[in-house]
Amino acid sequence: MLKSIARQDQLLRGGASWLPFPVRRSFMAAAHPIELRAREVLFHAGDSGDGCYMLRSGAVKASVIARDGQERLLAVLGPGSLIGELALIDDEPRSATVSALRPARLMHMSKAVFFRLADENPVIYRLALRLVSQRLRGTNYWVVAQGTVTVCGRVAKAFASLAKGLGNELDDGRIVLSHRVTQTDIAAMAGVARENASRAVNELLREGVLGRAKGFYVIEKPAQLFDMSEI
Amino acid sequence: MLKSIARQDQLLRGGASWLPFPVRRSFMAAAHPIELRAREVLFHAGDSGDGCYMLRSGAVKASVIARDGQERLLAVLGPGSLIGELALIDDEPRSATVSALRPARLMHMSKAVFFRLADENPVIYRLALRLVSQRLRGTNYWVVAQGTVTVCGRVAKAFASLAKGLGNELDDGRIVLSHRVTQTDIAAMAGVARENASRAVNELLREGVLGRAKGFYVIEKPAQLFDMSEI
DNA sequence: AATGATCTGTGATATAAATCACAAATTGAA
DNA sequence: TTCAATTTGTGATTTATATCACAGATCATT
Repeated sequence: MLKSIARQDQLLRGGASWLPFPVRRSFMAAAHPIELRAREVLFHAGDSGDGCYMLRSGAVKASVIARDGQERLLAVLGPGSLIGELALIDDEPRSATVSALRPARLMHMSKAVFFRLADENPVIYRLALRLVSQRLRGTNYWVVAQGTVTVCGRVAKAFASLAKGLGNELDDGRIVLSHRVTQTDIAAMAGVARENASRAVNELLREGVLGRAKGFYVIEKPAQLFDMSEI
Repeated sequence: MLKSIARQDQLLRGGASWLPFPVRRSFMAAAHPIELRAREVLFHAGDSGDGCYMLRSGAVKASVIARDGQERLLAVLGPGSLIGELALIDDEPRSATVSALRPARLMHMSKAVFFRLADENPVIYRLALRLVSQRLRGTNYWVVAQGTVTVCGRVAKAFASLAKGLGNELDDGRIVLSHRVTQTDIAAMAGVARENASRAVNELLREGVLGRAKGFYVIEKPAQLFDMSEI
């Protein structure tokens, strides 16, 4: 039995904030800025890519298109997130397509610079390892959840994931998603049909776990939501 | 569309062999040996764990037990595999239970020693990063496959995964699994019901993609099998 | 404010996969 | 070799989810 995702969530938060300040400074100095318009693609799955990106503002999604044309969302990411670190590390093609959900500003760092910085500053290696490990933990959860959890649980899990990437915690503990998310997106994250995502969302709304304020979803009871998405 | 898993497979092979010899030597010198009897558990999910292990001989499985008691196999690993690297890196509890499928010999390395060695030899960081990244790529595939691929494809994927962990490639390109695997195991890897795994396996046998030699499965047409498990 | 485009909700139906219920085959231990 | 335990195979049935077919709501743009 695995432990609470709430704990895991907490650890995954923070994005860039975990970078010690001096390291972050040299990181920024060595990287250069990129701007994306809404819907613009940063890179496609299969591209050979150099380096990684850090999201400074805006929101992006990482997705893959399956054989049958179905799009599956792997993550929705907010400011502070590191993007494209896999290809940076293992020289393989990009494993997913990343595109902007709304206008976004990023920093790009080339592979050569990354490894130069990291060799000077092994703490960067440790941080990168930690980041990738946590992502791996996350996808391991997904793999298991996928097979054992029902549609409603998977939708709850999608919201937990969205909260991680886009969530703004209010004083009273509720979490507002800082971006309009459609049920099609939720379905693509949960790996279920759009119509069934709709039914599940309504069930969560009815139960009061979830709320909706003028198009923006609000997680009213985070603890309960996280619990529902547990495997 | 993602690229051939065959390629990915090739990259994931090799286990410990990728360690440069001097590094490997100091690694071995700093680690100490452990023996497991068949079915013995190395660690349980949720344990707080120190350090990581390298499998020298035998075979182990990594699994998680879901809420409802269902066991889900994440991987079956053969000699050369690194085990328990997540908890090593991020200080979180073990994310899966690892147990021996047959008698196994491992080397254990404590966290302190690992980081001391790695700080002396940053190439170790690079190798660890690469390893974790490749595992992450693999589970990303699974997440997508899970939602888009049919039972037979998921079973094919399970065999592809087994081939990676336990496969012995023959001169003619066929791959023999060096361990007796039950259909229950295959079902637990594919995330499907045992009965349906049975039906899928028979379909693969009928198509000649798979063979069975006195209880051991043989992948007769690896290319075709890998293709079937593509997302 | 009008209007086309996109989302959302919800019944009815179809379908893949799980579950149930066994019998047959295989394995492994005495 | 025998016999219990495990594994495998396969039909029948049930169930969860996808799919289809829309109508209504909401959103963005002029």
